[in-house]
Amino acid sequence: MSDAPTRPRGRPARNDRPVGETREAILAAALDVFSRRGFEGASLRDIAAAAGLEHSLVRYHFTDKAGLWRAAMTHLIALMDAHMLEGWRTARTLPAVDRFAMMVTTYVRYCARHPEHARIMVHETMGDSDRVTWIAEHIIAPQHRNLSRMLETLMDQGHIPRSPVRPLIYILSAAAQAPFTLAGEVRAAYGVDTASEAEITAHTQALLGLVLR
Amino acid sequence: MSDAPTRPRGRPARNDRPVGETREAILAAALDVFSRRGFEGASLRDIAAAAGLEHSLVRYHFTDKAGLWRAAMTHLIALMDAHMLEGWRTARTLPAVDRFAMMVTTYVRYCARHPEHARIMVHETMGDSDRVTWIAEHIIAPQHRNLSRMLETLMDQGHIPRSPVRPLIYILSAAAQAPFTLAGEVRAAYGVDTASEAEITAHTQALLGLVLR
DNA sequence: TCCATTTTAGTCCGAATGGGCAATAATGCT
DNA sequence: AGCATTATTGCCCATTCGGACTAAAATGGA
Repeated sequence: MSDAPTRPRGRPARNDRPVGETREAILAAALDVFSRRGFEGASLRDIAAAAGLEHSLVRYHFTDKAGLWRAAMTHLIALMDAHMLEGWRTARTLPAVDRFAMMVTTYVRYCARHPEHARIMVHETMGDSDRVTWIAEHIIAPQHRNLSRMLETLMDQGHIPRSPVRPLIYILSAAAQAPFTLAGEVRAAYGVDTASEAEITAHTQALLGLVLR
Repeated sequence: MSDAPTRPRGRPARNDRPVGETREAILAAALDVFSRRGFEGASLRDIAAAAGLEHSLVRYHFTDKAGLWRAAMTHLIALMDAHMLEGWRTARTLPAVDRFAMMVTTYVRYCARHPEHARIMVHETMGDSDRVTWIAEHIIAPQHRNLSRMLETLMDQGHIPRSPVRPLIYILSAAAQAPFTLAGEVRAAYGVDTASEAEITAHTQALLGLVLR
């Protein structure tokens, strides 16, 4: 096995990627592949290939598959915070109902732009892996704290029927995510692209029309 | 329903499982594993082990991994039809609003008892595999046909705000499924078992209270 | 009784997986 | 200029995967 035209071992092709971008590219690819295949189903080689790299490079940057998963989740939280903050800036001065409507609108748009998010939640929320605990603590808890405060206010003001908060939170979040999480189903069943601007506003209208009346 | 003496043919399993049960056991295991790992992530060996068998036996009964998947889906549809039919029998004579409430109640209970269903939808509804097409045709289309008829009636009678039907369908289905699809998340974040009787009725109440008012 | 059929287990294979590791090119510090 | 660090590739490993194939055990029909 000696003779082959042994190509140089080291670091040959440094194509055009600016150095700092590699990590980011891997994280984006990881979110995509993890959301489509789940943790066990996702392969480091697929993720690397999606970013145009060799799989060992993923391990160099993130050590482990588990390490990559945690880094990708942290990245996802940052994306969500950045998106939601923008809506919050214009919403914070509004009266409670309009603030709620604004935040729902913002969240629906986030779901449309990052369907990976809800998909990963469904994937990882089973069994009793450490990943469920991590998600519950770092993503669910803060999110629900905000939402339940808003919902209590809306119930006090009589805009939505009084009801235990936790069921309501899950109803609203799932309703907001649905058409984007299931985008492939909608495409296959109706031939419609739910990520389009028209579909996003139609969905937002339907949801707000149902909840606030 | 096998009575004692007539053992069906074939080599007995090491664990002397009644022969007719093998297929059913594999299908149940397949639904469970497929829902937790997705199609690619699920291994025939895991499914076989969950049913207490060797992986070759799965291939004997269902030929292919794809064949097993289709058989499991057909089985799932039968389970759903059986469950929903029971609700429909008592609901069909009721006035539209109560019929709707009864069907929602029945569906929520189905989601609680078969969380695999919604999880599989999320898993398989991505990419453009043939499985998406199969699901859209065999599960989504008939389901939505029924639901949209009911919703149109409710809108005509002014019980829910007029709105395009498709967004509404996704809002309602996702809302009904959410706490059970995400059961692990709820357990990790709140320490609550959403499959319990109390949680099922609480969720049903919250959903109906939000939609019908 | 003997043989075809049915149902099970066991074995082997090529491909893919997560991980370990050495080689090497680029960069930056002194 | 020299050297440590960083970023990258290629290759190796044991394990597991889907699948193909074979062996065996039990039954029923001839």
